[in-house]
Amino acid sequence: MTVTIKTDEQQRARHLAAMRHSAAHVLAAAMLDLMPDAKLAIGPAIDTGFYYDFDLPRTLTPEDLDALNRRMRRIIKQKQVFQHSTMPVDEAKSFFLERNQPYKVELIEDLEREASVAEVSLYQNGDFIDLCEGPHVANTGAVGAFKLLRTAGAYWRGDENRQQLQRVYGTAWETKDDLNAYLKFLEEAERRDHRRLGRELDLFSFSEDIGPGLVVWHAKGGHVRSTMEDYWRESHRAGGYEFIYTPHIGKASLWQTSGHLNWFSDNMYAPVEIDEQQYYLKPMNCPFHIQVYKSRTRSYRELPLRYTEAGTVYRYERSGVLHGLLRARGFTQDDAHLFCRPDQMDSELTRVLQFCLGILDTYGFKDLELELSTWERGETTKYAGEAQDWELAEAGLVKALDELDLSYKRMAGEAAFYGPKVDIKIVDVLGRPWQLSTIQFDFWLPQAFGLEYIGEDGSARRPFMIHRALYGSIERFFGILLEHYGGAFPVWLAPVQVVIIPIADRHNEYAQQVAATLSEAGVLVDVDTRSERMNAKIRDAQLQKVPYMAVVGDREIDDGAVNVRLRTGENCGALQVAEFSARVQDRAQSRSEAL
RNA sequence: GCCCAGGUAGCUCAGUCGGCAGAGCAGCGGUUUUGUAAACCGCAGGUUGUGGGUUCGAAUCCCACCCUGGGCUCCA
Repeated sequence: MTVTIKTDEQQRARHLAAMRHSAAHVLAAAMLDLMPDAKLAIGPAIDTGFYYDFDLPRTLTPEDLDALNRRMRRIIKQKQVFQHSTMPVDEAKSFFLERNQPYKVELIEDLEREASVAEVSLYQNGDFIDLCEGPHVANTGAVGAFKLLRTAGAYWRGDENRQQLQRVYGTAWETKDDLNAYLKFLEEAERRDHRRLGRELDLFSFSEDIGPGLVVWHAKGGHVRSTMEDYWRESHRAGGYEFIYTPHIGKASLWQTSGHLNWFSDNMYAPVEIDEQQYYLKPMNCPFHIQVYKSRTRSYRELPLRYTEAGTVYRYERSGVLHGLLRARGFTQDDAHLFCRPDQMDSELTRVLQFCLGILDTYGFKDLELELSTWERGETTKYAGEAQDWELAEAGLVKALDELDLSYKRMAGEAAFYGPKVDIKIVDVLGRPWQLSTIQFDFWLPQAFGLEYIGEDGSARRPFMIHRALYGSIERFFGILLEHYGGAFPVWLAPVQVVIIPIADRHNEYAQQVAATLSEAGVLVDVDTRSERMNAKIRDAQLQKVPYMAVVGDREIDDGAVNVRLRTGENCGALQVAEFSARVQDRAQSRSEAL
């Protein structure tokens, strides 16, 4: 799961970064050419190219991008040499001040203050001089293939209270072929966009009348979801979990105790008042699950307790961050809370981690990134719970990760104040990482709610509590899955598994008979009896990404067969109905990706 | 929330300078009865996101709001 980069690959990566960063300088030079009043902020290389942030006298238009593209090409043609030089800090400050570049002055002042540097590094190409650490390629001619993609808003230093700048994004590659391949990849990503597929495959939608960030599941999407939930239920039952159900709202005092009103209220919907009591829509399930635990005295004998619920939560998200199913305001967590004794912790962690990975594997997610977020030792005031608990929990997580031979990234200081955690992420087709599963210790809630169990010696003890979500959000998981498969769900998830395509009307009756047979066997089947040509029916089934198309005509009726075409385009020829039915059932039951 | 770009039929989009709101696909009706990715003909479909303003006249210009997209910030 970790990538070992060979030395020459590292060198190539460094060269690519230098090239992209050089492209950013060329962009800045072109911008000053176009708008001499432009104030420059920063222009780093990024994963697929580069950007540069500008403070400009007016808004950029698409035509400006074209003009910048042309000017950049001219600069590249001129093969201007990148010259490195240094300048004492004071001189550099007045240099950039004279040139009306306040952001550069601020950067120098920060360097002076934070790194106490005496002189700064500059790079010059043509007339353009920029504060820059480098490295760069030799001259602008070595910048390679690039394209400016879009403009966007960005804050100076990422701080929304500061000046908003205009960011120009570009992509840059060593060769024209690499560039074209990347542009093709972007097109493909657009085709696989879950929002687009959601509409085309009639899976879900959003309604202006309902509100932004609130998902409406259509029949087909609902079918996929319920299949996912069936699998969730089945696996959790086998995994020793117990199913609970809790309400959608709870009293203000509950959220006061849990601490959510203190540290999560920005993300909570405003309260509703009922009988002079304030109730909040739940942004998390934990306080409710805790109530189940607390409903009676617990004995050490009944631990571990594993409660799970597909609980729909609502969180206020700022309007600009909503993104289809991947970032919604209402979503369903497949939440579980594990309550265990200290001596059970290690085995519980290994068990829950293994459980998560097994299920993700079924969905075809093989490439995962694991992150272990830990506390900062000694900074005890920033964290709830006892130092020894933190150490124990971290050791338990490490042990579980090691036992399963998993590689992970250690994120020191990234833990929440209430406990360390392991997050499992996948990277989507656009290269964006999304968090799926999370396994989090919580030292705060058991303390806040005074959770206890009676130990062997009759004294009250505090249980460990672990939050665990596997899909994370069912909506998000579904969205990622949709993009992952490009809408072509494996048989077990497909909302329609088979479309029967009668060639002419006289074959409709036989088609219906076959459909009834398949349907009785539990296969999800449609018959396309429209008065269309077979080719049109195949095309439509193909576009709907139905796994199997079963063509029936005179020959098939004579043989009691169906002529099977897969959505891959492969033609399987005539199969006996029973044979075909068995094949579909086998693929569905094994949850295989094969057709 | 902020910056920018958008919102025209179910979908994708056109609509010039302010002068009768259009096309393709989907839908519906008919004709056709088809052998592995789009048959043909016809019909219907609109509060031009919503509300206000300017104007003889607004899809088009102005204002406010709603929603969507690209980012920033934040997160499952």
